[in-house]
Amino acid sequence: MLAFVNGPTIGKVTAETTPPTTEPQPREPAAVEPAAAERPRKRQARGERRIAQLLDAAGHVFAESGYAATTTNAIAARAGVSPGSLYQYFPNKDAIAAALAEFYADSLDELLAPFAVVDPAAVTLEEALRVSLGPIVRFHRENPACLALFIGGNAPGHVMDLQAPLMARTHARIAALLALYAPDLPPTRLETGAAVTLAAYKGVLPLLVEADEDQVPALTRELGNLLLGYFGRLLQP
Amino acid sequence: MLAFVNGPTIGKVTAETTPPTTEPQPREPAAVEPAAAERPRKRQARGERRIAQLLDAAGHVFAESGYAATTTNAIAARAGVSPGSLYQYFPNKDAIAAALAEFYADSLDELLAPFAVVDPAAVTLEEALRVSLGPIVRFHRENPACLALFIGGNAPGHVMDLQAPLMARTHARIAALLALYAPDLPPTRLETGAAVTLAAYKGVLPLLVEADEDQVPALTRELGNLLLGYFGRLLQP
DNA sequence: GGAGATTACGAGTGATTGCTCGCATTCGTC
DNA sequence: GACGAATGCGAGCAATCACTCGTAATCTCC
Repeated sequence: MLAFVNGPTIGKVTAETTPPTTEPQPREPAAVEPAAAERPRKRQARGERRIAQLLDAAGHVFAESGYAATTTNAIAARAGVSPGSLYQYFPNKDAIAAALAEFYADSLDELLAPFAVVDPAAVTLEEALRVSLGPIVRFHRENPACLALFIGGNAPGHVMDLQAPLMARTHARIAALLALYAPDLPPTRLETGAAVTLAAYKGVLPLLVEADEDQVPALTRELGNLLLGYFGRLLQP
Repeated sequence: MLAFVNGPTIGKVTAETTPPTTEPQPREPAAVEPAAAERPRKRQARGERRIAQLLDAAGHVFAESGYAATTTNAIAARAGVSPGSLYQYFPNKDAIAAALAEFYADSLDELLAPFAVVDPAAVTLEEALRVSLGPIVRFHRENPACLALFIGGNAPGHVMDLQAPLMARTHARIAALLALYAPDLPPTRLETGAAVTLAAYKGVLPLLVEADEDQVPALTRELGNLLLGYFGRLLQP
């Protein structure tokens, strides 16, 4: 189900999601192995599998109930594991959501990357959208917890730490794309336009995630139409 | 602040928001009293004022923290009232949200009503939107808890009971409007189009609620552009 | 096969929170 | 002013839930 259960991402899942308590020291070294504090904690294959099970279960439960209503015991039960085992791999509930969110943010960055290298002379906006929207939609349908954590506003601190920059990057990407295809647009309007585009896009995604499979192509096309229609209006009057 | 603190709506606030648990069988006839159950419970002016205070406070706290993270004690404290007093007027936390939601749903129904009587021969879609969007935006900015309860997905049962029909009515209104201005649109596409329109609209509203006051006119105009651009695309190809 | 680490368990703990209860105060009405 | 009803209080109850701890099974590597 969850595509990421096997992958290099998993390795650093528990690396340093710990501190809800602030750490006065250099607050960066997620995977850096800073000085001497963190023992590498050799993980057995069984442990890696458990982490994957737990994250997969968490994805399902978060998607069904949202972050706040999800209990750690429910995640453990769904993964077929005792609560104590869950806390062997994650320091707290936040860390579970943060591990998922990190994977989601990385995946979305990758899925949105194509927009950065579009050549307006060779490719129309319509073509670029038609190509890129499909995979994005598929990703969200395969990982519904992504919307549950990122869109459903009141996420915990560590998730917001990932979501806010992701949104900022996406906004910047849209703004850059707009600037490329509409060089004459005043900067103020470009910013506003990017914000509205992003908001509308985020609004329609839940529709696509909840829809029946056979409606997805039509809905994806309509999402493209929505964005293209707005872009058209941004250029003309 | 909250416009509804004085109004006829308040009267039935506590009328029957009680049962979260479904009662299929006459499980315990102790409290049955079927016909003559409801004593009118004469309310003093002081009580009405307290209800208004409590709902106003609840609106603020819900908007700030969302439903789940809001504690009844926080609402009571913000209203300058003890927890016990709160529970004199509302049977439980759900009922507070439901009372707010009922007012919100009624208000939105009223604000969306103009779309039902539009004459496509006399008024363009653009004009209709320009006129109606302003008040809707203003309402949401004055009542941010409306979005917090209705958009932020995981609301309690009684709120959903009001939200789902409201969304259905809004969807139907959009579909009717589309059918009016685009009589040739196939029914399937019309439904999809209405759903996408509603989703995009819901997506952009939070942007308008959080924006600075001076950006509101421009953003409102862009929301109109978004919808009009999509409508244009629905008609042409 | 044995030492040491990792994995697994699940009842229990402490904090939070929705909500209650007994009692005091104020209001409306005569 | 007196009586009942409505209002008001806030300590405390009961349930939930994130998280811990002591202990036992299982793995890795020699």
